[in-house]
Amino acid sequence: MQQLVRLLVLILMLKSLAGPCLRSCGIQSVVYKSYEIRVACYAYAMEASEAKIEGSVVPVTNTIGALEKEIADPIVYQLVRVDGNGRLVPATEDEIMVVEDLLEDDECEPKLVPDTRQISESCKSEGCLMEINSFQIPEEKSNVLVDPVPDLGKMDAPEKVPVHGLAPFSELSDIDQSVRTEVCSHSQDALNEDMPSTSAAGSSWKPDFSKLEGKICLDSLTVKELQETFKATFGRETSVKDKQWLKRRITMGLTNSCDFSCTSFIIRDNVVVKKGEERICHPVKSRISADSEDGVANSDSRGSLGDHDNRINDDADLSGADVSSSAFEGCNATKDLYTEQRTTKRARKPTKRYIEELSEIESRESSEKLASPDKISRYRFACPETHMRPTKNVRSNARPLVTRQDSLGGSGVQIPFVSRIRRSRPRENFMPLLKLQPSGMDMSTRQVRSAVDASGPQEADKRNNDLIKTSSSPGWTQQPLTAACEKDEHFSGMKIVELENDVELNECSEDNSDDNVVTVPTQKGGMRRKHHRPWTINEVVKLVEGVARYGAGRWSEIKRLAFASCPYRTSVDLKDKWRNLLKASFVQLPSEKGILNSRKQASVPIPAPILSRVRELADMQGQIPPVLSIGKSSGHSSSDRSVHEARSGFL
DNA sequence: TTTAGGG
DNA sequence: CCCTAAA
Repeated sequence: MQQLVRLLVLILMLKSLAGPCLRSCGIQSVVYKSYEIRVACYAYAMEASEAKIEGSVVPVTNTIGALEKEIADPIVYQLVRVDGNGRLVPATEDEIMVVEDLLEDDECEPKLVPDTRQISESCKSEGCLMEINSFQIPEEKSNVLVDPVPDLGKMDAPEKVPVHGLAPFSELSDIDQSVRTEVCSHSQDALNEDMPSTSAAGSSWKPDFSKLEGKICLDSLTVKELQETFKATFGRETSVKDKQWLKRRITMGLTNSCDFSCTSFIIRDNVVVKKGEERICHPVKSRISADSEDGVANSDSRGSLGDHDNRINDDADLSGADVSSSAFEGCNATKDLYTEQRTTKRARKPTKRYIEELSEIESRESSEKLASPDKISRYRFACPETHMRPTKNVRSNARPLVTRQDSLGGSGVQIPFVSRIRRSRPRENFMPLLKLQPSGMDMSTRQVRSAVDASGPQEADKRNNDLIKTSSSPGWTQQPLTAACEKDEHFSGMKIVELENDVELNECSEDNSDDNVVTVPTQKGGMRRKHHRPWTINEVVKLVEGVARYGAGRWSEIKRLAFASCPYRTSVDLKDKWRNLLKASFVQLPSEKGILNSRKQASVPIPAPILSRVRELADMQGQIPPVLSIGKSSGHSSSDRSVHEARSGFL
């Protein structure tokens, strides 16, 4: 039986930024290894008072009440896991890694399944009550049409269902391109909804949720009514006749729009219930004002972002309409992205690689003043607690923003910045950190530390050891680790094998001390040996004998026959070592004992006899370098070589 | 894939 | 030890 691991991507955001932010968030489920991982989006706002943060950190604070305040602050992505008790627990690094990978491969991964069902559950975390949208999905892929439909009969939606004239939209895949659920419609009648520029229906559609009142009992609706409801909800016409599907999609649209704490409704037992006052979701005008008043020159982050948002969303989606926005947009955006991921022709959710690369580019563009933008961009998200990043228009004193806007296919997509490096294990409890805003210095320090940890050999080795020796880590978190280490020759009991054999084989007996040898992932994804593994006398002897037996140049043969038990020595390594030995032999032969003499060398010198043998072999095989052979080939005796090259004569 | 050589 | 051209 598969262990169920639910992962939530926490998105902390302003309601004014909600739209583009959540747009980039998908709802997915995937089977990874033996775990089913479900990724959902969750959004909530932060306390305005705590939102004034300098630097790149934004606290994750409590939610619901803060929505009423005008917050102009960035967004933070947070990955948490919902444990069995419904509590939010920080996602471990491995979880984050997995999710990142999932998000990265969302388009080609066949197992990636868009979420189809959803339930709601409230989670308490650090005394912070949050409404979590928990998505559950069956194993089958894309069984949207047959998935059980939530009990819609009890659905109590405040919306009414207007029917909008809209050019026929054939593809159901586009349905929720723009989910428009105006829960707080009373105060937002004039709200303009995002419309993807790619919409065949044109960009002038605007949902009219002002007429949405009372309850909706989808069960009692006919197919046609459902289609109309669908259209009203999503702004698209649909030709789908499947009632279940329609109900489900509509419900999802409503749910996704409502079930965030930024709205006044939550979904409980498949029923939309009012959670707070409608005034919570009042329109936010900050963006407009910021945009119009401050314009491009606005250096305020809020203005910058608003500018950005408007540029993408409004320009693309709205035809000259006003630009009021609300948290709903953000909630809806979840749906948007979800759909986008399923559609092929539409704006696609950028892959992680794309995000990273663009992020770096933008980082350079926007923060040239920073000493090392590249580095910063890579380290910025090293800390799993908060992930923030300035957007393009940030000025020197601007507050950094967390996401950046990208126009993919014309529809604004807020792309979260993602760390390129793998983080070390995150804090067990990050909530306090998020609440108590750490200083920028603290943050950067921790980020750097994390970055170091990510590449540090000790850290990795420690983890490897843990992997081998103990099974104390929580079960599934080891899975990715193991997978990551699969290619390493030293894992998976390699040491044990060697310990058993090295005595009788008298080979590679120094393997016990190779603790610092570890493979580290390369940028290209390959594995690279991080630390130098000293050549032992044993290995050198084997090498020399191998050369004597098979001839220099037959490195593969030597490797296969003489170094079979030393998997870490590749043929290239043998070749390199031989090259060094060759060099050393000719250097040291003139004064063999000089080397052995008290020279303060860091490593043990290669015994002179070995070097002599090396030189002999080289001579036999015509490997004597011409530059050396001139002075030495005739007479094997003495010829002075510069001592500074004698380094190669050491192990 | 292996080899040779430069970095 | 890494990378890569060349075989």
